[in-house]
Amino acid sequence: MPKIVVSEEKRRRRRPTRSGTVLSEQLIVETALRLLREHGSAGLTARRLGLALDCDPSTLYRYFRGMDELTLAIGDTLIGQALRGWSPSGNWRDDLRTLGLRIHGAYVSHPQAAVLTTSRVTGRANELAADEAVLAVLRGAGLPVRDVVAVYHAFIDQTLAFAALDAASLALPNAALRSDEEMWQSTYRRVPAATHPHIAEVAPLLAPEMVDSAYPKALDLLLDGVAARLSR
Amino acid sequence: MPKIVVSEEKRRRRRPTRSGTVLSEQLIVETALRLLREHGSAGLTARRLGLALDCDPSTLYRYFRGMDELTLAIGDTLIGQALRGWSPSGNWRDDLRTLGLRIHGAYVSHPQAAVLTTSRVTGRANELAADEAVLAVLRGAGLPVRDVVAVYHAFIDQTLAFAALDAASLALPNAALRSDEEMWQSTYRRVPAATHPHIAEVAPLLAPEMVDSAYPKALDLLLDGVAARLSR
DNA sequence: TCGCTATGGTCAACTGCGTTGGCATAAGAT
DNA sequence: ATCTTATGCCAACGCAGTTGACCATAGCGA
Repeated sequence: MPKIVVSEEKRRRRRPTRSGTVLSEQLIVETALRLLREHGSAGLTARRLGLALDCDPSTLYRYFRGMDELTLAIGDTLIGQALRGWSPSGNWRDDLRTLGLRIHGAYVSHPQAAVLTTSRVTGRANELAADEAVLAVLRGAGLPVRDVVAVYHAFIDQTLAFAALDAASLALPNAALRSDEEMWQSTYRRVPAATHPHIAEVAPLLAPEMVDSAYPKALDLLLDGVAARLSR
Repeated sequence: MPKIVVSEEKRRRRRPTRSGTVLSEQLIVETALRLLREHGSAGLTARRLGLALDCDPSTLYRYFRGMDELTLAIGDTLIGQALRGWSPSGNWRDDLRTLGLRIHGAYVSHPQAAVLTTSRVTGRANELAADEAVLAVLRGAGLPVRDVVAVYHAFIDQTLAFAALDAASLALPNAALRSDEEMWQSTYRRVPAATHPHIAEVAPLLAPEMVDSAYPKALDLLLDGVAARLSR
C-alpha cells in the first residue's frame, strides 16, 4: 500500500510498465486530460486511466495519493497552460484583462477537467505564479495594499466562477446535456404566455443569447470599477 | 423495472413503506437535502437515501428516473426557497439586487446541494417563476427587449456562477477542505519573498479577505452598468 | 562487473455505488 | 367483495476507488 508518494523531482528509478511505457506525473496528467475530453468529466476513473496507460490502476497510487490529488495536478496544469508565454505589457488594464481571459479560456478549453478543479486550491507552482502575476499587476497600477487584496479577490473569484459555470454547461455528460437542451426547447419555448408572459416574449431571443459566455462583459464592468478607484 | 415514473400530481395510491412512512417527492427531496448537509455533496447516494427513508433504494426509482432527476428536483426546491415570500417593490434596482442576493443566498445556505445543481437547467416550476420574475423587473425598468435578454443573461449567470463557486468551497468534503486550508496556511503563508514578493507581501491580509464572498460587490457593479444603459 | 536493496509495477480482493428485473401486496375503483 | 395495478421490496449486475501482499528490476556501492 503506497502510503508514501515520491515527489516527481525525487523520483529516481523509471521502471517501464509491462508494456514498455515509462510513467511520469506529466504523462499521467496528459493522459487524464485526454480521457476527460473523450469520456466526459465523470469518465476519468482509475481503471480507465490504467487501461489508457497500459498499467495497473493501483500503480497510479505511486504517483498520487488518490484521485483527488491527481485532480489538483490537472488543475495546476491548466493554469500553467493559461500563463504560458504571457508577459506583462505594463498597462495594468490590458494585463488584467488578458490574464482573466487567458485563465477563463484555459479552463473552458478543457471543460471536463475544469469542472473538477476550478474551485480547488492546488498550492502548486503554476497557481502560485498566476497569483503572483495578478498581484504584481495590481500593485504596479499603483493600488494601495489594502485595495490590492480586495480587487484581487473579486477578480480571481469572478474569473474562476465564470470559468466553472461555463465549463459546467460545456462538460455536461451527453445525457444531461441533451436533457438540458431539450428543456430549453420543450419547456421554455412552450411556456404559456398566460402564466409567464415575459418568458414567452423573449423566448426566441433567449436560446442564441445563452450560448455565449457572459464573462467578458462582467470582466469589463469590474475593470471599470478598478479604474474608478484609481482615479479617485 | 420502473421505466415510467408517475408525476407527483397524478400519484393516486400512497402505500406506506414497510416501516410505515409514506413517501412523496417532497419528503424525498427534504431528506436528500438533510443527507447532503450531513454527509457532504458526495454523500447523497441512493442507498443512503433509502436507509434514511427506511425504504429500499430501488423504490426511489418510482419517484425519479434516476439520481440525476432527483438532483434537478433538489435544485428547483432551492430556487423555490429563494423566492418564497418575495414580491416586487417596483424599484427595479432594489428588486434585482434582492433577487440576486436571495438566489445566491439560497444556494450558499445549502452548499452541498448547490454544488450539484447550480449549473443545471431544471425547467421546473420554481425555476420558471424565478426567470419570469427577473425578466419582469427588467422589462418594468423600461429596458428594450433586446437589452433585457443581454442583462438577464449577465445577471443570472453571474449570480449562479458566484453561487457555484462560493458553494463549492463551503461544500468541499472534509478531507479536501482540510487539504485546501492547509494549503493556505502551509504554502501561501510560507511562500519565499525572493520568488513571490507580492504574495509574501499580502499573505497576512489574504486569508481573512478570502473568507467572504465577492458576489455583493460584483452584483453592484453589474447594476451600475444597467443604470448607465437606462440613463443613456 | 557484481550483487543488494528498496522502488515501483502487478494482482486479487474489499466495500460501496447506480441501476434493473421480477415479485408480492395492498390501495383504490368498481 | 373483487379486481387491477401502482408501488414497495429483493437479489443481482457491472463498475467505482482503494488497499495489502507480492515480486521484478533499476541503479547504487563495492
